Amino acid sequence: MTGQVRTVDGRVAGRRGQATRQKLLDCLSEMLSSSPYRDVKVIDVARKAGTSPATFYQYFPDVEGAVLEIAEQMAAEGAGLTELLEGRSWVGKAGWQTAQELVDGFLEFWKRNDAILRVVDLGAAEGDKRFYKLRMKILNSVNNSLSDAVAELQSKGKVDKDVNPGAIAGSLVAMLAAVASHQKGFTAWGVKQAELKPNVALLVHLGVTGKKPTK
Amino acid sequence: MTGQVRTVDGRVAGRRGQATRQKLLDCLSEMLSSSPYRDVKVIDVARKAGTSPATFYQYFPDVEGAVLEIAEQMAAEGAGLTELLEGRSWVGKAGWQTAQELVDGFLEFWKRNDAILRVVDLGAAEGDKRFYKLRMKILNSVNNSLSDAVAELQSKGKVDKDVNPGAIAGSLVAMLAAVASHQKGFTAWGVKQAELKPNVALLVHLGVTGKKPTK
DNA sequence: TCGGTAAGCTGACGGCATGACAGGACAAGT
DNA sequence: ACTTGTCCTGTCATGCCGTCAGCTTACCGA
Repeated sequence: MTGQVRTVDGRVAGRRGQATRQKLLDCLSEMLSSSPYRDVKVIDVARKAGTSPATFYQYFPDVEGAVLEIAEQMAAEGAGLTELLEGRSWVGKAGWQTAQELVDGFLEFWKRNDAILRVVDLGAAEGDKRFYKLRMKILNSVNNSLSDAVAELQSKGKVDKDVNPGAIAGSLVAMLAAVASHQKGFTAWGVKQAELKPNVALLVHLGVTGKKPTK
Repeated sequence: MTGQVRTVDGRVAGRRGQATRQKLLDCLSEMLSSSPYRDVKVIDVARKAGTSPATFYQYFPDVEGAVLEIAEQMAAEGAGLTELLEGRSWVGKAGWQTAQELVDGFLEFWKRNDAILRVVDLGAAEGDKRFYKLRMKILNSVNNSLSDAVAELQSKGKVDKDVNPGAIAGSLVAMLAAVASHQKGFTAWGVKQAELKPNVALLVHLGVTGKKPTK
């Protein structure tokens, strides 16, 4: 699938080249965590990586391009989120546990990658196709699983006919993402971390099944 | 509350000054709608406003500072969102209508101000206090109203004791904001605008009351 | 061992944005 | 007309951007 890694001017990158390339990505990643996106400069990233700006431009067209690269790497990891839902039940006590574990796993994933996800979210909101395709890629696993779960319950008559599984799943995923990236905002609102999770899980359960969980 | 409008170097702005200041803000606003936040340059804003960069720096410390100003103006307007919930009932058919109108009004508001809200969201996610205080200010009206509604239903025994009204309200508001700013993403996911709203309204209703709406 | 070739890196440069200042234009009152 | 304070801009030093030519390094086949 992934062809060879190439420089901007078309050369194939060897071992050493890939190393510096990766180092630049790592430094950019750190940079994004520590300073606002708008203020991240190529020269700072290069300095941090112990190299020169020119080297940066050899591997990436610009900062945005490098961010896309990082996000791409993360998207692969994000596919692992499917495990949170694969083969899980949404009925009875098991359903409540499924919801809880989904929230837990999702929030953890988001926290671990918050810096890049912030930027991806921004790019997507700004209407950049590359970014919202990436966002889709990251969220697809969870979204599809949720959508399937709703559709299945619907086919069994446990959920109203006029519910749109895709819309519900998408909204719930959007909620999870938003809650994850504004966790600090919640504490400022007087809601503690520990209290937040079960309540979000409750909302997820309600959304998927239409019923309160049996705990 | 708002003292006199002042320039960066402390002078009070007169009529003419306020006009150019406002013009700069308007142009910045437009700029934010048409190009990515990262690429908005002072010089472009100034050119668009038919003035020079130096003038911009007379009224604002930097782009961020000007954005905060715009957001502040919008926050005032955002307080009007309270009307969507003031004195509304969450019981029976009226409850369903309340949910629908809330979703409608909120999405409309967000769409109207999406460019600035995007930036505010980013700033808040990046942990900038000024931005997440502003975000709180904007969302407070809706958040508090929702929180009160849940708390009231709870006191009547219609909602479980272990529900945290603040957490529920915050999560729902976060969902609304996220859905609003990623509406395009939904259509890319095969969910149409028209289908989205009622499903989000359903989630809101479920979240607040714990029950399916009677339509 | 020894070129040859491609990969890898950087110094340097024109171009542009930033942010500061001093001075000129302008409006309003006297 | 003169004064005063507001308002705007030309200009400048600084620093980042993005590119290129050219140097160094690693690999490979003869």
